[in-house]
Amino acid sequence: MDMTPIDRIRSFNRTVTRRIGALGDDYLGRGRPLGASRLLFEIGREGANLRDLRSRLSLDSGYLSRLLRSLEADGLLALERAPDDARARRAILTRKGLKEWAVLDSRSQDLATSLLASLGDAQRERMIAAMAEVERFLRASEVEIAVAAPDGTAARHCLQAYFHELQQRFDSGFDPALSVSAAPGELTPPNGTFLLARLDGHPVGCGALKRIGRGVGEIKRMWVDPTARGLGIAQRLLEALEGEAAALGMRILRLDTNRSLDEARALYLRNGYREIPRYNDNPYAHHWFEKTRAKRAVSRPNSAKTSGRAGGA
Amino acid sequence: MDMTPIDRIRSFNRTVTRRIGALGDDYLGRGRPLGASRLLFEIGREGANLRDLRSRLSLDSGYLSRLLRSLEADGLLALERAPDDARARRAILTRKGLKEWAVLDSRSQDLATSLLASLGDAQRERMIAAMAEVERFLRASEVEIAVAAPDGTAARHCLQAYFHELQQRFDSGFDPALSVSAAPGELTPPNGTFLLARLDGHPVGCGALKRIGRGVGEIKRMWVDPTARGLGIAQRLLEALEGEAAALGMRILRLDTNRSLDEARALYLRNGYREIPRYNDNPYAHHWFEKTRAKRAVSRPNSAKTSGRAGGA
DNA sequence: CCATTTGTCTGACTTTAGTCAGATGAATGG
DNA sequence: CCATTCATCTGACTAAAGTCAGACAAATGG
Repeated sequence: MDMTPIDRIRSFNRTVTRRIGALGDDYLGRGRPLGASRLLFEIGREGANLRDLRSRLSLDSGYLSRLLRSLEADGLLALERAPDDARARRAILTRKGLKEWAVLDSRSQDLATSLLASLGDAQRERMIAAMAEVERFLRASEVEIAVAAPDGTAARHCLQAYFHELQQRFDSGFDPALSVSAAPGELTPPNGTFLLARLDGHPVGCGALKRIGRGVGEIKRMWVDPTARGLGIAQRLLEALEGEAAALGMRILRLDTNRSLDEARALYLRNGYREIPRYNDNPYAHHWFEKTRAKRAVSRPNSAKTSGRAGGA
Repeated sequence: MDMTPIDRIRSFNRTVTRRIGALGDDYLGRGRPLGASRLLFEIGREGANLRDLRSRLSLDSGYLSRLLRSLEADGLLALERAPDDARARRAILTRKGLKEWAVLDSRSQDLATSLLASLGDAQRERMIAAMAEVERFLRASEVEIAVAAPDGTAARHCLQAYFHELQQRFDSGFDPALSVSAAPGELTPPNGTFLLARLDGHPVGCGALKRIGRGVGEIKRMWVDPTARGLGIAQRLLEALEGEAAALGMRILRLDTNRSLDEARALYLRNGYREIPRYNDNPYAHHWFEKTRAKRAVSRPNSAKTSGRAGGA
């Protein structure tokens, strides 16, 4: 019974879609087409803007329009202009629609309940814990890392959270002004980069690169939202930063860190960073690390992989 | 972040169907309608009987017939008479069909791979483990317990496995002939019952009840397939047996068990069985238990949550 | 051998789902 | 104010999914 991870996922996939997907589809329904029920459910108690509905359910605008019409004809919802933008519209459930929504909601509860029904307490607990874990990791695999403006809204959000956390964790508190600089200009090419990790569009982590010498970069502002830790996001950010560093011609990467940040230290050590003597005057730093990029050991001409352009497609 | 189990499941449901369901649907596809691809995939390398396909994918026979026709027209499969039953037919993939199947198969691998792609080794391992666990429990909730003929095929399969296991586990080996009798006639109403636990139609456990006196029943043949242990099936069987016992007018339940069967002993103790002196001459027994049904007692109301099989679809 | 049941097919449908090319009116950025 | 862009709606489609009532031949159970 030893399965590869791939097999395991495929099997999981089958079981889950059969057990949940199948039920899930017809616990909705209620006489009206599935699409309409899903839409009704998605609108929710507070109502929703059509634009959001369109993107959340990825519906064609014409199709959405028609579905809404049919629900409207059944007296389940009303469409009104959005308060701020007269082009946009907003769907609100009527009293009848809310009732219908409640039915759908309770059905979805029944589905969940039926999964629990046949398990004992101990089993339930374990299943719930395992589900939470799977969900967490599935979400982790949705995290996207990309270059972003270090002074954008999302970036500022992360940095603020980052500073706030340092303040909490450092024995001495933390004042960005006393720390080593990392102004937006220093974190944009060609001087550096700023990377953001996003989940569902929301920022959940960041990391930056700042040039501090010829071929030497410094890693700064590494932070992951507490709710998203343990998912390997920091690792991915670090790898991405190293990639960016290479692109910016930095062969040596340095960084400093505070003694209270154990996870960070572990991360760097795990990734081949060696502790070195103090290289800056950051008052908050207790450890300094450095890593030199390997000399692309195989720059021999017969590594034709890159230039070869063998068979296409 | 404290969610009730129900919320947890619903959230899991959403995440998984969005992440896997959505991808899953279009990794198939390949130019032909989803239904046809699914069918092709389901037929598999060994081919399949139409009847099985119909039930596995729950398709209307007319619809299935049409889908098969279109795949046949594309030269992907051939239909042949089933060897044993000239009414039945069997779908077999042609060489071209197998090729197409392989493509679908590899796509489904890609899907799995993409879920792993962004995780580190440690995370992967944990996710896979959690998936295995969730899957296990989901399957557990598919187990159905029902009365069955003690001399049916499925029952004989279980009993054989049961005897075989006892033979392995008892220090003394095990010979059914030396043990206390439990002939089919003793395990059918009004003398007793035989319950089977099935998963996907396959037997995975059993338990029986035999009348041994006025208002006194004996629990026998409790067994759960090793691959399905830890899912609470024995617990459910026991509860179901107690229900049957009540229906058969047995107020006292007894049973014996061998010293090597620790899990069994734990199960009975957990369920309110008290150890009593030897009440039979079973040479394989070391412990004897008894439980008297409460007189419609006001046992704590919160024990009512067992296998309620809550609000069905 | 005959009445039934079983497994599959066929034809004639209806519903859902999904797409596309405009039309319309409101914002938006000079 | 004007050209664009945006958000939505409409009409005219097509394709896919699903349903139903027979028809037919093979098996099954007396």
